[in-house]
Amino acid sequence: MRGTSEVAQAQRRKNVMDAALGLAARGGLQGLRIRDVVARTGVSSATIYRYFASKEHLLVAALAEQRFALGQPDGTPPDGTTSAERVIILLRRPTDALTGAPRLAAAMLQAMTSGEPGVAPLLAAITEPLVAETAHAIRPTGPTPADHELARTIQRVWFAALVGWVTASETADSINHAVETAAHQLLDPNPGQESQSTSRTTTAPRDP
Amino acid sequence: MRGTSEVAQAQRRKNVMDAALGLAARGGLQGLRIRDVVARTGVSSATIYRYFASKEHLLVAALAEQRFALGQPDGTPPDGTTSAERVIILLRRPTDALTGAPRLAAAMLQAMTSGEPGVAPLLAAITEPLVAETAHAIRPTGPTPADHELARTIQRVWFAALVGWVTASETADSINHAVETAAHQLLDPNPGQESQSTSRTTTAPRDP
DNA sequence: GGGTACTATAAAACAGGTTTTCGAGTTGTC
DNA sequence: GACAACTCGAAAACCTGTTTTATAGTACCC
Repeated sequence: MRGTSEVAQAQRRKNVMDAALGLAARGGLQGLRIRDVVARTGVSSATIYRYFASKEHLLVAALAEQRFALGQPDGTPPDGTTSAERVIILLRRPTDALTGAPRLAAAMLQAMTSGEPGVAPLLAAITEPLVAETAHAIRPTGPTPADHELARTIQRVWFAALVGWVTASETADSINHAVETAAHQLLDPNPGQESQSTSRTTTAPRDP
Repeated sequence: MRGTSEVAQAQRRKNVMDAALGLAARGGLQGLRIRDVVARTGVSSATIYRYFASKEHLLVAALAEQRFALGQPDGTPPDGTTSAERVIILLRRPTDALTGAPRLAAAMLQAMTSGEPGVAPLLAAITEPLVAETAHAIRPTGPTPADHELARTIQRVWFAALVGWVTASETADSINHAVETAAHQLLDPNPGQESQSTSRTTTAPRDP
């Protein structure tokens, strides 16, 4: 590389991403102002835009790089006797991480759905590991393709619940409720009894 | 009302919303420029902002007012022998409506997740009727509370699939795939045989 | 008809993201 | 050391959403 040192460049990059995370954590996507990033890091806006295509891209890149959404995926297989339980336990951690930093979570979701240039390639990096872990939680002995499909469906429910929480200002608890409901619906072999806080009600045959 | 006629006001409002829809259909949320709305309608920006809190609010209001996302909910109960089939058929119509107008669909989803002032109250108006119809498709004889929960889960899957389509530039077919998969996972009583185009694979007991 | 209370318009102003321009540094090569 | 190729920073410019200000217009009430 010519013109500057690679380490200095990496350092600048990291400083910019750190500042972005800090600002977004305080004020959401709105509070993440490029001017402030410039002020905090001494990196000029022209340079920032050489690294990142948009401020959304900057934020998502920062999140992807520190695996924020995953809430430290320590790889420990969650305990729990049923797949539903394990899935619920697994997702509780990232859910708490997100609801614990509401502005950052909102900023992240807005950035992810903004359609801004640069974000699309990073989405898989954030989403896919969690899908894989979910599949593993469903069947610790080695998930089948069908388990992966189930995991993906659960991920979608989780994502939609997060969006609902951010936009429609639902309670953070509604996320867990949505995940628990879906996990039971998808994974419980024989419904009929109350379990967890899920509002599972009387069941009747669905196809008369 | 004082200062202006109610009908003139309603006319202005409608013109603005129509212009917004037209512009968003051509160029997405980016292509919906307030300046252009002003140029097309002769309504000043100050007036537009008296009616709508933000351009996202304007778009969502326009969509909500014409029930766009529902693809004309003619209320006809979908035919199909199983609940899964009926749900799949029901959602195909709005999915086609959205994928048929990709820029507008993208704009709609971005606006819905933007967190801008004004949009939140309108979301339910767009979402809830479709949930109700889905529940009705699950059990035409009168959905139970559990059916409503299933419908809501399916809605979440559908929504997440739409977002994935818009952001990660997946193929439009992936939306139908996601819905079909989820419908079978959630509603098919006895899995094991291939049906539809779903990639349902070999099944093994999940809780050893 | 005249006053009152609105509402709409036009134009300017403001804000923040993004781009451009230009001058200066920094690195690699000879 | 000198040149080439590249990167960075500072400042201005640009674009577009949003707000403000001043002015004009319209409906209701008397």
